[in-house]
Amino acid sequence: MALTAETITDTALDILSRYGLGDLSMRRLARELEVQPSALYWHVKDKQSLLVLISKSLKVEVDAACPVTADPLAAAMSLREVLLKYRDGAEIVLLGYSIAAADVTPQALSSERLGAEISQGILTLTLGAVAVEQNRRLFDIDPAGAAENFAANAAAMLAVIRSPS
Amino acid sequence: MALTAETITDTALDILSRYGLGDLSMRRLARELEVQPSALYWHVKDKQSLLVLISKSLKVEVDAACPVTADPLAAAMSLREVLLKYRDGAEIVLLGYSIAAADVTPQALSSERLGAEISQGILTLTLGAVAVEQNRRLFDIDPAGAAENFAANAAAMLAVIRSPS
DNA sequence: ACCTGAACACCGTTCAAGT
DNA sequence: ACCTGAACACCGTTCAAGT
Repeated sequence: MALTAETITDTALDILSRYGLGDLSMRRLARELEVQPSALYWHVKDKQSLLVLISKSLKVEVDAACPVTADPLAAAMSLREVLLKYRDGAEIVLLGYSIAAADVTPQALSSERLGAEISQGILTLTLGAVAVEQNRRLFDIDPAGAAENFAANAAAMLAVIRSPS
Repeated sequence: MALTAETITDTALDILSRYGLGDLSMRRLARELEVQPSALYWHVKDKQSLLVLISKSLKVEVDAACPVTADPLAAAMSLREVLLKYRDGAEIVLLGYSIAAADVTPQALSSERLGAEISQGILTLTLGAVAVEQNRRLFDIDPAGAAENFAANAAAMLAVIRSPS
């Protein structure tokens, strides 16, 4: 496998879904790719920028499942599903969204569609809720009713759209 | 200063508000307290449990400013303020809330007062929004209108209380 | 252009041993 | 009971040197 930013990201995604963020080190990544750790730094600025690349990749995955015109609540649920696929997805995308919001926000939840305020609201709610949910799974705490709970709260926040103040 | 779980927590809080989570290592903490790193482990199980202690301490701080009967939106704003005081407060409390929700939730936002669903909704929204805001401050990205934005979204979610479905 | 090898400055945690 | 000292198994990142 030719070493590129893409192959590095893909391998990272693989480690992430299998073992989680705790096992995603630059050294571990290098071992998996059978290169020296330092080799990674020719293709990727640092670990943080790799996490942003990962965040962008998850956005693309959500977009593939959600057209621009998708119902915002359905889009938020899709985002949640994708975040859950990658063990610590929410924590990573929280970082990615902080640094490069526009590149990480799913098209169906963009500020162009929902307005900056609600777009940010639904993103931060989703990232916060799923981050907590993923932490709980990690510690074997039962995240009882997580999906329904999240759906209800997201719906409440989105209700403003159909009845603006 | 006698080494106890409390003095360790207080020193951690001090490092946190001055330098942030990146500088809060067990080794750094030990240096500040003028003991060997291993000494900390007699008083505290591990770093994670220290972060939970910190989270509980922030809850107490919010409770001191917000009576049980405080307006939920005002309480959420107070929580935000306290989280902002400690550079990476949101990230830490996100962890603490995941592990020990009841011990970390401010009394004015408890599930007893608001119901489990809304309590969790407002907590995860606050933690997500402030975590993003703190990351942005860290990277010198202007968190434009963060307070008003957050207030509007929190209000939308809390609006369900006065008009339940 | 792309990668290796070695180094630097760190981590969290454990545990025998001291007092 | 409480702490030291040393060790273990890691980190992210840089940089000269190789091809």
